[in-house]
Amino acid sequence: MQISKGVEWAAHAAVMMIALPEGRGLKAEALARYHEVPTAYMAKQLQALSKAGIVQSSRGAHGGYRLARPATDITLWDITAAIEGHGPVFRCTEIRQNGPCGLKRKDCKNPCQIASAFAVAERAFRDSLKTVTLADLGMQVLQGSRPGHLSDVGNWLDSETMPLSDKT
Amino acid sequence: MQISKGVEWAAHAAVMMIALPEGRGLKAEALARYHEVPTAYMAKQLQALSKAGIVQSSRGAHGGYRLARPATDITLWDITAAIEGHGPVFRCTEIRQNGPCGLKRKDCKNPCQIASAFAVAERAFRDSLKTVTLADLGMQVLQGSRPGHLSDVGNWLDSETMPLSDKT
DNA sequence: TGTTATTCGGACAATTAATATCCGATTTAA
DNA sequence: TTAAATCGGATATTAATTGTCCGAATAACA
Repeated sequence: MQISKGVEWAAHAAVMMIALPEGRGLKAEALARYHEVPTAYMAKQLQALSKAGIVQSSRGAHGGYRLARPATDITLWDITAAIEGHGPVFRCTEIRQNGPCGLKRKDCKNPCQIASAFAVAERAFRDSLKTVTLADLGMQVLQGSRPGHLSDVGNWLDSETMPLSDKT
Repeated sequence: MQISKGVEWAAHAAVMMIALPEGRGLKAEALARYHEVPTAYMAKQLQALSKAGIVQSSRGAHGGYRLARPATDITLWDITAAIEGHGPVFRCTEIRQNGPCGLKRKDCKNPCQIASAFAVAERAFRDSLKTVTLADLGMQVLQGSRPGHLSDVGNWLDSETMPLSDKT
């Protein structure tokens, strides 16, 4: 039971995109280079975010990604679900219906208590992630832990971003 | 991000062991047959439970497994941790230290906020599972959803169990 | 308006983890 | 003492994750 690295990368990339000025984007290659991760695989995560409506993409020259909605409206659960999927982590295979004392399907309308307990726990997990927005995470960049870090990030962004096309 | 089937099997097996009379055990093969799952793989899960101190094993003829402590003292988290491990689900690879604006290791004593947020969520998940004991799950067997189910289970147990050795 | 450079998007391998299996080590009953 | 029975760890097989590649689409530029 491990969460994909893609979630970590997507989260960091999304935090970076908070700081994008209006009308600018970051291409996948730049985001990958910034974090020193494989370009194509980072691109794959961004595609997932795009499908989920978290970021919007612009193709062609001077294209790139930017957040599709305000950072306060994007939670860590949104990003996790976009990469890992919305499905349950615990998969009940209904083995109570198997074997010599197996229950009939008709008697299994209610989920078994083991599955129910996991469902409750997963809900707690999701609800916790839903309380954390990208805006909250952005604080860690603003509270740069060393002097000059914030300006370094700003300079890097300026050097990597180009005005996007006017087309939405 | 999926929880291993082994957790489901181990949980069902543990619930079954609640009903074992004093001084009796169930062998791995019987537990596997009862749930119609591969014997050797079920055995593997039971070994993990044994290592974790949740069940105790008796080898040799008339051997088998039984719970190592009261059902009220075994939680669903204990079983999950025994199979899946205690480690965190979200693995922070510290990519904030990478790239052109990477932070120095010295400036990263505090965990990054993304990792912190997942740690909080995971704690909520674990705490939820910790509130569910085997005794709670045993209720689903007692409240058998069809008439005669409970006696069927009892008869099966009687037919499969033999007195264990006196040695602990 | 055509051409070209650039970027995203989905299809395709390689690697790692989960699943399933087998055989030896150990213990107990007879 | 013997032999049957059971657990325990080492060993294949399958699925999922991770990583890569090339075509489709778009916008800039001449």
